[in-house]
Amino acid sequence: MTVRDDTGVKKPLRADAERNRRRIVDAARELFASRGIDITLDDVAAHAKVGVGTVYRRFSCKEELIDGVFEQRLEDMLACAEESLLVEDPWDGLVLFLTKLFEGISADKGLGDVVLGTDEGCNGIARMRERIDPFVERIVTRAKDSGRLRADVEVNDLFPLIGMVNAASEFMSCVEPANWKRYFAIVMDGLRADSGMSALPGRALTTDEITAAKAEMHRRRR
Amino acid sequence: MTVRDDTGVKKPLRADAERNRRRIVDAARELFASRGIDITLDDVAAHAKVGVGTVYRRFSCKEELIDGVFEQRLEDMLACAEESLLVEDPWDGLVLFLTKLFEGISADKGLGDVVLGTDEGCNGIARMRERIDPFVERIVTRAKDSGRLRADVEVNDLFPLIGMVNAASEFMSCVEPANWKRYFAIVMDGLRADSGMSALPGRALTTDEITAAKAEMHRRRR
DNA sequence: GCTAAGTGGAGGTATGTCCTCCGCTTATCG
DNA sequence: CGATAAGCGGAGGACATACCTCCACTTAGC
Repeated sequence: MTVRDDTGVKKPLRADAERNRRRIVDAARELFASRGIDITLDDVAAHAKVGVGTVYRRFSCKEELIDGVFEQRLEDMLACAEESLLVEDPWDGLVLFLTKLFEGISADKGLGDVVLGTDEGCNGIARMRERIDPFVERIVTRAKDSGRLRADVEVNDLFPLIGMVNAASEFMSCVEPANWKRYFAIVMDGLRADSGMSALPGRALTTDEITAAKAEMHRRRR
Repeated sequence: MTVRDDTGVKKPLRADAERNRRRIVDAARELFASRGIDITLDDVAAHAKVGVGTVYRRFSCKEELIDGVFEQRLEDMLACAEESLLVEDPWDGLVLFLTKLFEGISADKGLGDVVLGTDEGCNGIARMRERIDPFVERIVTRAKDSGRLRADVEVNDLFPLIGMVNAASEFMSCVEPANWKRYFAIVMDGLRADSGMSALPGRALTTDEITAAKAEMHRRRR
């Protein structure tokens, strides 16, 4: 890790400082996983057993820490999306992708927060999302074209659907953490082409509407 | 409305006080509907255009106000549950009940909070829930027995499922409030007996586990 | 052993919720 | 009408978080 001084030149951290930075990131990773993204840098400091000042010196805001911790996780997700496109059966590809996603979320509450939340301030995450989205689009359209995913579902339906299963997952996490599979199965059964007795009512939101709804959610949560 | 003095005898409120009490309840109803149950009594006071003192004199805690506002709404829900049992087709009865529920929730965020939250401190609501539950149980088992609701679903699956659709509803409420129907439709399609390609994984939580999970949710939310 | 880099954590600022208190107003009744 | 108890408003105290800064002290590294 390096620090940018005022000339813009990078300068290596002193060994002990680098060690502390590691501990902070590790502590943050653990805390994000168990308690989600809404933890304070003070919490992280306590968990890493360093002073708050040390945390703030290294990470000027929580967003930097989030970027640092989750960029890799999203990189994994991207790889998984690519992989899912290679699965012969497009439906199985979709199921694989979503299954991996929920396995990740169920093991790491922070990942759910990142995937479903806004990424204002988190440039790394925003960039990763932009790279992942096209793959998701292809996973969904491929499944639709194959005739196994019902034709009246849109890519943008995926976001609320993920949010729904995430809600169930979160609800049960403290009692039966793997049970999201049950509600995921119900939703997937409802998404099969042969499920729909009649066309879906309403419409998928536009991408802009999803962004707006996310922002509104975020605003309310505080 | 009456007040209980220290001898336990009820005493009528002065006319202006009774008028104010009405305004407070009305204000609370509106605020609960638009912003959910997590509002402060100070908010209610401002919205009712009375001083905070007046609110606290009448309602010693928020729970009393919640009871006052939502007991009637749950009474309606009970009536709807009874009605749903009279529908000839048991599946249609289930759909009717849930549709009415979500229509209510979508018009009144507070109702969602009440239905899905704990009711510690809200005795009126707890009592109503106890009266409603047996009807819900009968609605579900009847639908299962009819062979239209998949056999591997349990009554206790309903709670997380309601939470899921509620999550979608809440997410989109500010953009397209009636769009919960879309995701409700997907879930219902997944619940049809002819939907399941294979048995559902996992298990329904026990009633105690649901209570525990609700409590944990509640604890975290703060 | 000197010095710049790094540290800890007390404590200031800001925000928000809950609730009380008391000087003032007003309904009600004789 | 005038007396009086009931009711009112809302400033502000008590408390809880969250965020972040500052500086006296410690330590790595030459």
